[in-house]
Amino acid sequence: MNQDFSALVKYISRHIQLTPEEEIYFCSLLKLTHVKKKQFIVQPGFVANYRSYVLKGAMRAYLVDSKGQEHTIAFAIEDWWISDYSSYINQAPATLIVEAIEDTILIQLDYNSEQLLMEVVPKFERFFRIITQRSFSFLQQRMLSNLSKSAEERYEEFVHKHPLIVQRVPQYALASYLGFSTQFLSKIRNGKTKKS
Amino acid sequence: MNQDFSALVKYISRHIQLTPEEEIYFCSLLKLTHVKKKQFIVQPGFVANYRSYVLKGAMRAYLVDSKGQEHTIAFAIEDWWISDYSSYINQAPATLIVEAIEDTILIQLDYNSEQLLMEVVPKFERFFRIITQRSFSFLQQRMLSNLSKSAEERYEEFVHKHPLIVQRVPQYALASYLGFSTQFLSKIRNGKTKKS
DNA sequence: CGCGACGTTGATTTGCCTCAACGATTGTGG
DNA sequence: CCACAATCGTTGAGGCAAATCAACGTCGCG
Repeated sequence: MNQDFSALVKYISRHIQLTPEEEIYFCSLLKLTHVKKKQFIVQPGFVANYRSYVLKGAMRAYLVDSKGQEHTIAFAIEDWWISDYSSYINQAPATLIVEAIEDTILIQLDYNSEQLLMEVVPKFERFFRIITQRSFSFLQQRMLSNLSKSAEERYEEFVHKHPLIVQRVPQYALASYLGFSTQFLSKIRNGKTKKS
Repeated sequence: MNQDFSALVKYISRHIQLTPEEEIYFCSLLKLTHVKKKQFIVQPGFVANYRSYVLKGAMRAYLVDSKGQEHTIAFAIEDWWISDYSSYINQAPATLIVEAIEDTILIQLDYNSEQLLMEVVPKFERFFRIITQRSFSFLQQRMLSNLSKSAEERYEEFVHKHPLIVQRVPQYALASYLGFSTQFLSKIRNGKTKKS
C-alpha cells in the first residue's frame, strides 16, 4: 500500500526531509485514483476538492469559453501536480475542466487533509510554498512568452522545452495551450506558414 | 522607526498572527527605500535581491524583448508586492526591469533575511505560501483572459477590475500589460475600433 | 466496417500591428 | 518662468499574422 506512494514520497524528499512517522502520516492522507481517458476529475460549478499528483498518465486543465472554444491552462504528466488551483485554494466553484488525456493513475490529496497536514507537519507549509513559487515562476515565463513571441516562436520554444509533452497530447490541446488555432499549428508543423 | 512599517505589519496580520517579539524581529529585517519616478530597482543581468512592498506610489515590472518592445508583467500600487520573482526566488540574474512609475516609498526584504525569517519564525512559511498562491491564482486568471478574450474585452475587464491602476499608469504601460499596441489602446478608448 | 474524432490544406477574412505625421503635455535647463 | 525638447497620446492608411470557413483524408474504436 505504502509502496504505491513511493514516487510521490521521493518527490517530496527533494524539497523537505520527513521522519518515517511523518511519512506514514502523510501517506495515510493520500488516495490512489484511476481515471480513464476523457474522464473529468474537476468540472465547472463544482469545487475542486483535490490536488492531484500524476503517478502515470497525462492530464489537462482547460477553460471552455462562451463561444465553446477550449483554452488549455496546464498539462501534467508523471511527477507533475494538477487541479483547478483557483478553485482548490479558495474552495470556490471551478471554472476549469480537468480531464485525462490518457488512462491515468493519480495520487490525490484533498483540501481538508492538506490543511490538517500543514498543521500537524508544518514542514509542509514550506513544501507547498516552494512548489507554488515554482509554478508561479513557470507561469510568468509563459505569460511573457505569450506577450512577446509569435505563434511559431512559441511553438518552437515549447517543443524544445517539453518534447515529451508534445508527443503525448493531441494537437488541438497543444494549440489551445499556445494560444492559436489547430489549423495554424498544422501549418506551422508542415512549413505551410507561407515563407517557405 | 517601527512606525514606518505599521502598514506592512497590518497587512501581514491579515494572514498570520505575530507576537510582539516576532513583530519586532520582523521589522528589524526590513529596509525603507525611496525611489524616484523612472528609477530602476531591478535590472536585467543583476540578481533581484529584494522583495518590495509598496507603501506609497506605483511600480511596474516589464521585459524588453529583442526588438526593443516592452511587455509589462506586473503593476504594484499601495499594499502590493513587486520584484522579478523568477530572479528573486532562484537568486539568478533578472530578465525584467522593475521601475518606479511615480516617486515611491518601498519596504524591502532581502533574500537572505527572508530565508532567516522563515527559519526563526516558521509562520512566515505560511505567509509566503499564501501570498504566492494568491499571485498564482491571479496570474492564471490573466493568462486565461489573454487566451480567450479580444483586446477590447481585456481592456474592459481590466478597467472594471482595476480602476485605480488605470488612472495611475501611462497608456503605453497598460497596453503592454494587456498585450497590444498603444495605438490600438487609444483607438479602443476613443471608440475608433471601426464598428461605430 | 462505419462513424466520429482528429488532422490537413487552401481560400478568404479580420483583428491588430506598423508606419507616419501630428497635437498635447510634461519636464528641464537657461 | 519661459522656451524648447522630449515624451506621451491620437489618428489614419496600409499591411500582415493568424483566424475562420470549408472540404477532405485518416485513423482508431465501438
